[in-house]
Amino acid sequence: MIRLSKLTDYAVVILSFMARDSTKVRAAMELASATGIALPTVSKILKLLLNAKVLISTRGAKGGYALAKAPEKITIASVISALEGPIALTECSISQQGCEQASGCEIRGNWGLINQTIHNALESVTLADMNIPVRAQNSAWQNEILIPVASLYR
Amino acid sequence: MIRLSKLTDYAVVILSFMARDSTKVRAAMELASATGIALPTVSKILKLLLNAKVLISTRGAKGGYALAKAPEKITIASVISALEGPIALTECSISQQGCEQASGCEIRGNWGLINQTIHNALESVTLADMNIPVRAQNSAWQNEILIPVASLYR
DNA sequence: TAATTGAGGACTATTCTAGTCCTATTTAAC
DNA sequence: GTTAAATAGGACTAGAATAGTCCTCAATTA
Repeated sequence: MIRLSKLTDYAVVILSFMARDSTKVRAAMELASATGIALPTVSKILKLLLNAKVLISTRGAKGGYALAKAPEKITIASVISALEGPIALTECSISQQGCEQASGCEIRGNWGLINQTIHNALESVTLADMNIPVRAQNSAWQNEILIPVASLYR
Repeated sequence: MIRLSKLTDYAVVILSFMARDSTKVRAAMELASATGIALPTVSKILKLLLNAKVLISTRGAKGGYALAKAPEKITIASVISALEGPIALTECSISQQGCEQASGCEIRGNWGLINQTIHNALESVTLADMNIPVRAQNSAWQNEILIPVASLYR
């Protein structure tokens, strides 16, 4: 399974909650009780999102966190990279240092295609999308997806 | 970063090597020295791929492993799920047990959209694609990608 | 029957992740 | 001005997951 860390999952939950009233400033404490996630953990996540400029913060009494942009402009890709760094499936796709395998390394570049596809997918979904209830959309939307990566070669 | 385990990465390297002469039967030992991956590790990976029916095996002297299908028919998705189980980003997307968060769980279904998109991306790339040298394709192919997940809602 | 090779599983060490906690800094309200 | 309410930033710990190794059994061929 391709894994996303729990923290990232929590982050999306927290942000989705914030997106419901997207201009409101909320204290870490408030977010913790609203989402059921422990305060220190929420705090840690908020700091990461702050560094990535997904959130803005106000210190002091009555301070708290708020979304830095409209929910429609916050992509899932940006949330993931805030918590986990660059989006890529393999080590080699990130670090430029050549890998040590004796052969098979021509493959590396091709991972890039896959990474890019996944990145595009995550870039196309925003926080605003996450709050919309799921409808009977599954059969329809699958057919609309069009990813001609492989077909480029043929 | 969305992570794929090292074993999965190795698996793709091994399979790509095998795909170059796709009907040949190769011993684990041979694959280990060809790829530079330690024999016990190669062995472990081959067993997983065998269970997932990506490979077929022959026991005994002159035995070894071979691809169960043509490289064009072995998708990256099938390789990943052979080594890591079902492809999904979050725990909840796999296990049906309701999550314990106090709120925010309407989100779950929406992860499904993202998971499906990624799955489709991985399904569209095969072993055969991985062996083709990377060309000056980046500018062109990015524009061809079309993932209207978000647009479905608008 | 001996040599070669896979099958299956147990086991260990290390790395990574999740989660907690402490102290300093900033701001608002009284 | 002082106190209380918040964030900022980092250090730290326990637990889980991963990578990797090893051992014994089964099957096939020469």
